Amino acid sequence: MINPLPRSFYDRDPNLVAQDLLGKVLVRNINKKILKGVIVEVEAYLSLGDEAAHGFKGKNQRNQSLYKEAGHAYVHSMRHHFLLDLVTEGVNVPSSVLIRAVQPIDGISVMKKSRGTDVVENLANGPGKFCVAFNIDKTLDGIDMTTPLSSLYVTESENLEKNIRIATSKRIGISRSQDMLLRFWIKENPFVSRKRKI
DNA sequence: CTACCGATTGACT
DNA sequence: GTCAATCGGTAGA
Repeated sequence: MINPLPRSFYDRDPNLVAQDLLGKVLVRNINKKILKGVIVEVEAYLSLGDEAAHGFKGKNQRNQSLYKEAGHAYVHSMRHHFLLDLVTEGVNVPSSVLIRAVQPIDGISVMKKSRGTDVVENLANGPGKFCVAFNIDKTLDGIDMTTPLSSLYVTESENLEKNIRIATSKRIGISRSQDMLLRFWIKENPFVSRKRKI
């Protein structure tokens, strides 16, 4: 069944959306191939007081999607990689949740081919790697993730894993607003990205 | 036009 | 732990 999370799920504080996204299933529909992965690591970027957020300095050509209604995708490039954000909190509020890692559960052979590795733990254990594995690029920037026709959306997990434990830390790789504890991951999950500066 | 830099990754000491 | 690769957007001459 195709059942994307509704806009109301995303239309909340990114801090809450980020933690609620852990354990949910991200689905990518490419032609007739379906890729799925459990979201195991995310980071929240706030609309106020967060200098690391791309919307902190206001709207520009690159971050327009951040200002769309909650539930849209914001894809941007970092070096030669793409990163995927899910827009939160209503229209014209530039907050989002960055998908940092997923645990592959469907379409793994396709992901292995895209990533050039057979090690499942390394297919999507980082924001850039995840985008390569799931074939996410700039063409997905600004799409609505709440319609059944979307080629990218998040849905409830089929396995009711309600006992997941959430760990928190500072975000990775940023130079401003470093002290905010806005990185969340599923504790002891082997598919999260490697720890670096924390 | 050039200079600079970042929400990264992979290779290496 | 350190470091370079060499993308795309932005600022400034």
